[in-house]
Amino acid sequence: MSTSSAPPTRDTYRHGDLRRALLEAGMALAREGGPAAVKLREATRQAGVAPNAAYRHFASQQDLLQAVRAESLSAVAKAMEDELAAIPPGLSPADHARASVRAVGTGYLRFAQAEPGLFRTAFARSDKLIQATPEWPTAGPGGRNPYELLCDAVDQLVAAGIMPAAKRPGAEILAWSAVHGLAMLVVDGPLAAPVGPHFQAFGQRLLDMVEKGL
Amino acid sequence: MSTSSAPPTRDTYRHGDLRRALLEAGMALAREGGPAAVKLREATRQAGVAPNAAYRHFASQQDLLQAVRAESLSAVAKAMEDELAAIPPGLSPADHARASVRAVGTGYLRFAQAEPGLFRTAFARSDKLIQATPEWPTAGPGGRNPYELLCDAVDQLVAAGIMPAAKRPGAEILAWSAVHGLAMLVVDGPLAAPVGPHFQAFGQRLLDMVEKGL
DNA sequence: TGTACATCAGTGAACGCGCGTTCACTGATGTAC
DNA sequence: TGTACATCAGTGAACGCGCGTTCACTGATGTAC
Repeated sequence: MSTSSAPPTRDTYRHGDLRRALLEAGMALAREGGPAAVKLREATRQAGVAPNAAYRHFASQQDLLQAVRAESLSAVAKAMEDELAAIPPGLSPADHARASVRAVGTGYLRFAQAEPGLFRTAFARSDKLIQATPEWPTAGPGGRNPYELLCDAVDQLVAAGIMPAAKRPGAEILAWSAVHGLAMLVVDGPLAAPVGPHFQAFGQRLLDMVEKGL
Repeated sequence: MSTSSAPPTRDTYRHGDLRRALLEAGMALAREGGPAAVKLREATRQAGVAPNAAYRHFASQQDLLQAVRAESLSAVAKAMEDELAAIPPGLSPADHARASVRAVGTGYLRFAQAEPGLFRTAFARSDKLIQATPEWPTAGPGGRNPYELLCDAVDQLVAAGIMPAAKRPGAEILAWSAVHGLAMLVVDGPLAAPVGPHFQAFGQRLLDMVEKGL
């Protein structure tokens, strides 16, 4: 075998799929150290390529970071979809609606716990313009991004008659806030040590609160 | 006048109170750019002093950052105390308890909006060990830090008979999560543009949800 | 009250580091004739 | 089917930058005699 391991040596001059390799290196960096760890030079190093080779595929370091952010958001959507798919069939519309909101929240929290670096990257302040990322898709396999999945679930509450339509506007913001706050405090903040071990339990209590309070 | 303005020229060899000057420069940097902006060199520049002079007063850049973080937390506590002090006297214990929880939450949100950089610094992940900051006091003028103020308020809910004692343990985590999440999403995240203008209104709705859901 | 001296706050210069980015280039690929 | 050539992915070297930190130093202060 001529191709060996750690810094993946090539035997061809061309890389093959450097764009994907850089993106995957960027994801690995974000996974380890959050958004601040996504460095162009380090990504090229991991891809076994000269630093400036990156500029064939990304306009700048910011551009790579945007791509990593978008892929992280896709992964959040995927985690939500997985929870939604686990809802047992045959529920009443009201129960299904409630279960959907819980599933979206649970997926969010599970992702935050499983992939804290990607989670922080997905929702980090973008130092420059926060784009609605027109070129970088943020949706999961089902074609909807995390925010859309949440809105769909909250919409079901109204459709099922659990939530008065008058309270609907902005309700998703309240639910998102609760779950996001817990995730941030535990994954990336001062509650890591005390609450970390009981993260899932607190998550469920938090979702109870949201359900009752919405 | 020999002492002029912007980079504050001294006419004495000694600075006078460099420690405080560096801390204030650090606060100014955090105010502008959050925790990542707290740089030793930049702080000394603002204080009109050689870069290494900082090491007479802070062991390292991390040490300065800890000090800035602690002072930011004190400021959060102060904002909460201000809201608590505005509670009208003569309320029933139940109403006072509810008003206290709201006041703590409102103070938190107001601070996040008024001082986003300091807010982010106060609750940022500390890259190295998260200390309970034994040497850096995080309390407000009243002597209690933000977390303690929140716990006090939630305790009142139990004392006033609004919250069953069985639900008390960890309840402050749920309340904190909700408020923290909204603050982060709006101040430092993707909801800045859409929700920013209605921040206070959403804050009150969120506190309604917490009150009902707890 | 005046002088000698220890203390220690701030200086000046330098270090090594890793970053993002630009330049002119080289060499493999795939297409046109 | 074979050759000439345009394309463009990746190279090698270098840039300027700002950072945190260390070194041996200088000079004002305040205390001891």
